[in-house]
Amino acid sequence: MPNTIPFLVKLERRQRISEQARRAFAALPVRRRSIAGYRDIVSEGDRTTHCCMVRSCMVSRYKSLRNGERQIVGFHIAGDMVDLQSLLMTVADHGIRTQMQTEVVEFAHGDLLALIRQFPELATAMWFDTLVDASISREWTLNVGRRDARERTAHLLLELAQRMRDAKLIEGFVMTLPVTQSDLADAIGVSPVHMNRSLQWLRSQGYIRTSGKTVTIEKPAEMTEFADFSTMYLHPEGPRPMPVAGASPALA
Amino acid sequence: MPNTIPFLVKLERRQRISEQARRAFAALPVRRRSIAGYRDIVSEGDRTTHCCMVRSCMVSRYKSLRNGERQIVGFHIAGDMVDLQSLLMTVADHGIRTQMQTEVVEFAHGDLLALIRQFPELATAMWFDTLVDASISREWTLNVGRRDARERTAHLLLELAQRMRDAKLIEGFVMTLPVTQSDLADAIGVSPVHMNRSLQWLRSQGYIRTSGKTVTIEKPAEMTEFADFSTMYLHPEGPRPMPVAGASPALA
DNA sequence: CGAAGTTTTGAGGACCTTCAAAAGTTGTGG
DNA sequence: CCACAACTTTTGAAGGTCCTCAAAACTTCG
Repeated sequence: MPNTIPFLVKLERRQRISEQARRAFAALPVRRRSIAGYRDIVSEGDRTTHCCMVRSCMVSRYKSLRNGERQIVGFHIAGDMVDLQSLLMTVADHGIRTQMQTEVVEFAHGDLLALIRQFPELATAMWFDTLVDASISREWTLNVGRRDARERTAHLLLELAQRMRDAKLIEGFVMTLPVTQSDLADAIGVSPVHMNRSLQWLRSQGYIRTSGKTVTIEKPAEMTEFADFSTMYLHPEGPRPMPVAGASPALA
Repeated sequence: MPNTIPFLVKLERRQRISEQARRAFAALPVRRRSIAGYRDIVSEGDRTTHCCMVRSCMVSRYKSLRNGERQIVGFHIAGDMVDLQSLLMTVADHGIRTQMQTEVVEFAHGDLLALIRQFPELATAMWFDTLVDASISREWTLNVGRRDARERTAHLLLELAQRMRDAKLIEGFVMTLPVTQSDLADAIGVSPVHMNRSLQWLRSQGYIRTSGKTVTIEKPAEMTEFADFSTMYLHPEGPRPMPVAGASPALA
């Protein structure tokens, strides 16, 4: 297995990908890079030439205010193609930043565009992937807009655990998050101090245990109930089954 | 012009659409419906068979909490294809609701899927449209997470005015919003009472004037400055220019 | 072992919420 | 065309969540 592409594995967990498409994807030229922590992969306003896949660690998507405050609008874990949207959008509306030293793989836009032109199944698979990102973004808006800090924190931790489990990065409910409490605060829209107090409360309830950057969710069921968390918005059902490639259009 | 499709007009403001694609789109069978106010077009969890284009008025996308609280995660105006994502996503992660009596046009999923299979240019145009929705959603997360109620309110009004202007629904800065202050409160994540006080403050500053459901933005420049509003996230630049259909793939 | 970053604690204050009621607006039927 | 009901907007007051500022305790890493 010379060229396993975690992102392709992710797509294949959702839908069948033809052998040809898989091989064409795996044959694309790539550039491997290792990026230090707290560095922008993409900055707001950038015009990029590549899409970036995370191989290790975690990156955050964020937007900034004039006064320097940041809102993290999403996290990406290993196997995610961050900034897949830059395939179609020439200018970045938000930044993407590493949390710590991160290994990434870059695909040229031109290569990916040619690939999806040749294999519509990959185009819809990628479109679906951006739709899941959009769904997560809506859930974050709900989270930030209508839940209090404790619920938001619990919800965020449950989402990350779920996604890491789906990606086979963890087995149970123990995860290592390469983030500070300030980062978590930026993700749920509270001050670092209040993030700290929210975590203390979750610990006091026995929902979580922390040790360094490792978070253990001790009572997944109770915490899911408390945070009103549901996996529905992650769309585990996958994309709509499509007529197989090469078949005639579904309807005349 | 027997069959002008506002959504198609919207797409064409962003990029060139071939004559064949345009005609195929216009030839699709549609079902016209008129829906009363405050009625769900799509409910959370629904499996739909159609995509819905708004012809008049305005609809809101929303998510609910157990306790009945709602968070509006986006508005759609005339010409928007709401729930375009349902083309690929079989189960709705959020509800879509009319604000008042609304005229809509329905396209069957099967028809649209066949259409985009035949015309990749339409597929990317629609993909881009869902990416703009996603970008708006991120901006809302920032809005709700990091701005205070006055700024949020101003930002929301500026976004709506901008989008209505882009869609040629209004000319200047006078718009009629088929929403109550409670709806606006649900959109920016505050209580109706505080929404009311935010609006009063915006009026007291001379930023806006209201009369019934009509809002006039009196000082667009100052209000844009105040709300830290920028059109960048609406992606006025449009999608990346693609090689013309039928040409060989961009790169070998 | 020291320096830098991160987490924790405390206290006062700002923003926003809730509850409750009054005032204003809209729509409907007599 | 008016009267009434239902809804929406506005006002006031008390209270809670979260913020800011500041400093101490704890970790991590060279």
